[in-house]
Amino acid sequence: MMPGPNARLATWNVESIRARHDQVITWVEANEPDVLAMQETRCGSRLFPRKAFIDLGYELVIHGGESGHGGVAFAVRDGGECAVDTSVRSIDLGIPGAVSPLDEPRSISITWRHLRLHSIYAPNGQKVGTQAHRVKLAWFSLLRQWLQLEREDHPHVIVLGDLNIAPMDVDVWDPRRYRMRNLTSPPEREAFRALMEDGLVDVVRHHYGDAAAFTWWNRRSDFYETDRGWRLDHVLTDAETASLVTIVRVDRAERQKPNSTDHAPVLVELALA
DNA sequence: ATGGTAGCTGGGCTA
Repeated sequence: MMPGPNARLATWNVESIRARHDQVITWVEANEPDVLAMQETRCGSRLFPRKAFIDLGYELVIHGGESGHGGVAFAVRDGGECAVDTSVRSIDLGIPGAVSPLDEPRSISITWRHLRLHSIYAPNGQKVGTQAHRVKLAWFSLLRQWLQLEREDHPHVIVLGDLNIAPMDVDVWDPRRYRMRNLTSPPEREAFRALMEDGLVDVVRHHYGDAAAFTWWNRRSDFYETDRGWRLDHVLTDAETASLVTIVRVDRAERQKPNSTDHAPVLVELALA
């Protein structure tokens, strides 16, 4: 339980923590992340299955409603008696001041060690041209402002989550077919690029180079079996933190398990002093 | 451009 110089952080859209409890706990036991950001937990703290996380030494921060969709959480490993303070501080559930329809439970922000961490679940957007798609773009505008404001107080930041945007052509199995569609449309990619312009680094893309790193495969039909995927789950950091990243792994083997969530977890390791 | 499935709910929405 001693956090060494290396920190392991992961993000995973679990698509209902109640339905995926055993898969997630098994993965956590095997990979021992210091921090796991979860999305699409689909329940609030009342129904969240906490026990196995607590028994493994994790503290939970939960933000979810009773609507049965959305929802995010953090599981943070207890640092025990070590000298480094690994407590969770300054918790923000959602984006402060957000009003309907931008106030759904889609983010948690915490301070951990010297880092400001965000677990983010962006609106899906459904289809270009719909109200849901316009809400998605408005939500990204709000997220950008929130992250800008946060960085004034916390220069070291890691955004972990399902942003529901495949930012580049290499991030979609058939880029020409999907260029003008939900998850890949120009205004969505512009919203993603705006976060980069604010100084965030796409560390998964950086480490995979030009190779595909899909994190989501539609569960309908044989999209996984035929590797027709999208890269929707992201880890974005400030430049200095990006320089500390030693390992990036999309654990796509999780996706092929029976009754799996439709997303693969993404794991990063940082060399922290 | 479409269809295909899954979870939460108790019909239809979200994804």
